[in-house]
Amino acid sequence: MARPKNADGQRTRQAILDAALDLFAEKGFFGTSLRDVAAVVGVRESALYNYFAGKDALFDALLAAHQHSKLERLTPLAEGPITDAGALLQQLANTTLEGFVAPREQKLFRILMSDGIRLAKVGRLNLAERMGHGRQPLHDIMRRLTQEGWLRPADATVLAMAFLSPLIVWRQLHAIDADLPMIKNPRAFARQHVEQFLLGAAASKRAARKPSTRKAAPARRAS
Amino acid sequence: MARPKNADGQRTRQAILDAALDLFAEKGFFGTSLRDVAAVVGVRESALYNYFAGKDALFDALLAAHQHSKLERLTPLAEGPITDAGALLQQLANTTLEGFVAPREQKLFRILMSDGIRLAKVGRLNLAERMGHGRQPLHDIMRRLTQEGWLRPADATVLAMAFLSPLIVWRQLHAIDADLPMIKNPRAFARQHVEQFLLGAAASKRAARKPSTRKAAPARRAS
DNA sequence: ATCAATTAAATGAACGACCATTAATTTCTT
DNA sequence: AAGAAATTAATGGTCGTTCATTTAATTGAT
Repeated sequence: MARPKNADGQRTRQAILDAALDLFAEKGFFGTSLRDVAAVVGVRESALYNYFAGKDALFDALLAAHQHSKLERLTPLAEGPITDAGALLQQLANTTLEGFVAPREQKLFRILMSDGIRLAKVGRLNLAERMGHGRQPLHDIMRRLTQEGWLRPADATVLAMAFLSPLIVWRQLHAIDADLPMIKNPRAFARQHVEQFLLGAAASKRAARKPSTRKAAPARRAS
Repeated sequence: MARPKNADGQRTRQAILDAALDLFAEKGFFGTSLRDVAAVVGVRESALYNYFAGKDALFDALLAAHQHSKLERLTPLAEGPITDAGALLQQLANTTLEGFVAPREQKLFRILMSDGIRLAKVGRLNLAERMGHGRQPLHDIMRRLTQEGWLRPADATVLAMAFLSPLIVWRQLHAIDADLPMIKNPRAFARQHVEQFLLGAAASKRAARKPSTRKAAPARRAS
């Protein structure tokens, strides 16, 4: 009764996508019924079928609407000439972490984390490919930094893992418990992480075989 | 018709737990029906209620049966006196990665990853607490290594993140696509990872501010 | 050792509730 | 009037759970 005055259905189509993103993130794909989605939009569930062929298709469309990888957009950072590798990596870490806390990115990450494996065969969702797309640009950056002598010669895969993994784990911790101390300020964590990545953990140049001094080690920055 | 001859029901109780672990890992908690579980055991679904109060209780019992944290069992590694920090960390990384590929550990990890967030309020599942239990011993090890001068003075949290995160991400990659090159041999990855953790990535001691030599940097081990 | 009483274990049927999907119909806009 | 968009209604299916009943093993008294 009394259809409001929608005029263009594209508005409701977007509303459906928004509601689905929220509900899938909160209760999971399988825990969310189309009734729930329709209720948030303010519509009966059968109306959804005017816009999407079914639940799977809705999920697929949700992916299509957010298929921009943050990491890919970071590639241009390493396009020009490199004058300061430390600053470049710092900016890379900052932008990555800040992209991770963007609300939409968080919700989509949560959905892919929980339901991604089971839905791997639905539409355009290919998890391995998706992760590969994210890895490639970082590998290129690491390889270039190594070739130009900024980083010690090491396997680009290992370098990329060492650089990106703490950021990824940070994101997961953020998704589970946003009240952890290290989660509070991304900038501080990013700074310490890049420092650790570049300097390493060994106290002496001999890589922790035998301690030169028993208790000391030059306390340059005990952050 | 003709109840086999089971004698003790503890046998079937374990069979139910095993079937649930397999099915939950494969199709998810919400994607698995008690009918499926019962079918694997070779029993009607109503028989399950002789052993578990319901589906949630079954999941809870599954957790109780696997509540030993691999990481906690690694603590004794750092109990005695430390004669070689590098070797200690190497052993830590090896054992961790090898624990990660144990079949039961993998399945439980998969379940917790996908359904853990939605089931956080069921029984004894407290994700934050569970992750905290895993973190604490590693923090202690890092703090001790720092205090004894093996590692440079840095925040134990950052050190623990730098050391553990690549191992965790490695596990996740393993769960998604076990055919990736770096996934094939855990030992090789663990060795390179510990080397990277200790040495860091900077080519010179000046931490990648300005490259000393344009292309070179002492190529000690270009693995 | 035998046989009835007891108990553990599993069964089959039924329940109420949801779910995704489809079809026929109505309402609103242009 | 035409067509888009939403509605009501119904279909077929699955799920977790409950319950009364049946079957098989164990027990205990004789």
